[in-house]
Amino acid sequence: MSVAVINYDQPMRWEPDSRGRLEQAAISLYGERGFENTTVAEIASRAGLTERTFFRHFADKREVLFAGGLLLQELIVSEVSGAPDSLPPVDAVAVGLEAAGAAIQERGDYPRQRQRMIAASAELQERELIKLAALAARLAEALRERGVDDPAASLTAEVGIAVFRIAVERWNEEDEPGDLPQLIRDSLDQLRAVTAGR
Amino acid sequence: MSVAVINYDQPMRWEPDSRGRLEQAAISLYGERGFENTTVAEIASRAGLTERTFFRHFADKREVLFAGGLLLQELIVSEVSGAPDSLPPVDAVAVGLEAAGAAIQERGDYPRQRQRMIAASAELQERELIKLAALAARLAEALRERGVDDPAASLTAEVGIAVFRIAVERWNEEDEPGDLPQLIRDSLDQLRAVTAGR
DNA sequence: CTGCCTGATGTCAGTTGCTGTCATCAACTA
DNA sequence: TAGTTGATGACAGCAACTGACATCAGGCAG
Repeated sequence: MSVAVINYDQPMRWEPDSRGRLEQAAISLYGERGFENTTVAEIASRAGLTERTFFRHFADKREVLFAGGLLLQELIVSEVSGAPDSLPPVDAVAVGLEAAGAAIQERGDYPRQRQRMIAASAELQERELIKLAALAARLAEALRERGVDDPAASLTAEVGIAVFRIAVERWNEEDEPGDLPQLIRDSLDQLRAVTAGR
Repeated sequence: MSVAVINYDQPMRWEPDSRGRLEQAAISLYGERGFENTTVAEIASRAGLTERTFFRHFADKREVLFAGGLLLQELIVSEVSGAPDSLPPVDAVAVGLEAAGAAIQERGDYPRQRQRMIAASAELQERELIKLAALAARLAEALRERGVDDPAASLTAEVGIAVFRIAVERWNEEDEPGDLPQLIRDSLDQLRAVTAGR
């Protein structure tokens, strides 16, 4: 087994953390001129790399903004799996989503900037939606592992995501960022009120 | 006011219904080789037209499969708007979605083929999702016009779409196509059971 | 110490989706 | 009969992506 050694004195072949530099470059350019008005060549150039290298790190131009989503997904799923068995499915999902909300809030300004970028581009919205759909699928799986049967599991997951979406949307529209987990709880209550058969 | 006259004898400059021919060509090619493996040039060629003309009729390669969606959207919205005022929001939405389900069912095999194509391509799924999101937005608007306040309106619309998605998905997975409106009703009942906070 | 190997990057050529611009010309209109 | 219009073609060009091969610092085996 070998140990990674970082050499601080001798010149390396390349500057380190090219992926991180690409991410930074992309986000700042998207912020400056908008997503559609920046080319991958420009991103690569600002990062001191080539276009080809960009595509080695990110599947496509949009993916830069969604690379971090996996961690959030894992957080949510682990929270759902770890929730007490006594908790009904919707509430288990709520636990996961609130944890995600809290995590998002801790990241400062970036999530809201990012959300505004997405709102400004149909292409990015499409990507966001399919990521959320994937999350819903993972959520449904987690519910099935809790013993929830399948029509109910998918439905609960999908509806949970809908609640989450609306809460995040409202959170983004606020002038001053409010309490996201609280917004999620509120939305879920609203949902209950709305579906409660008359 | 002028009357459209169709000349059956004299040669026209172009074969009629180029848009329809493009649509047919695209759908059959997508079915034969899959969406990703067919180029717009091939579609245009099969339709006896040029690539440029394809893009005059359809905003992009995917849009061919979603062109008809507008009518369905209008159907749903008009059903919701026309539902008795006494009906609670969720049920008004249900009326619209069931009508859509019935309309889809009447179209024979095509909707299920189309759905299978979409399921086979991430790109198409993205488009599908954003179309459904647009539908949810229109639905929410229709609810607001019924006097439903906004957090509830968006939530109801979004959740209605989630129910619809799941029902259609299950319908597509069946060997023999079952009763879609019924599936929608069932899914909604499931939802009620699931959200009924104990 | 030497020489091979590996992995991250560069280079380059090519495909495809999509757009702008201008030309064409049958059918309609005045 | 002359002018206009609208659907199409022709063509050039950009940007997103992909495949194939070259490069070479750093690590590793001997």
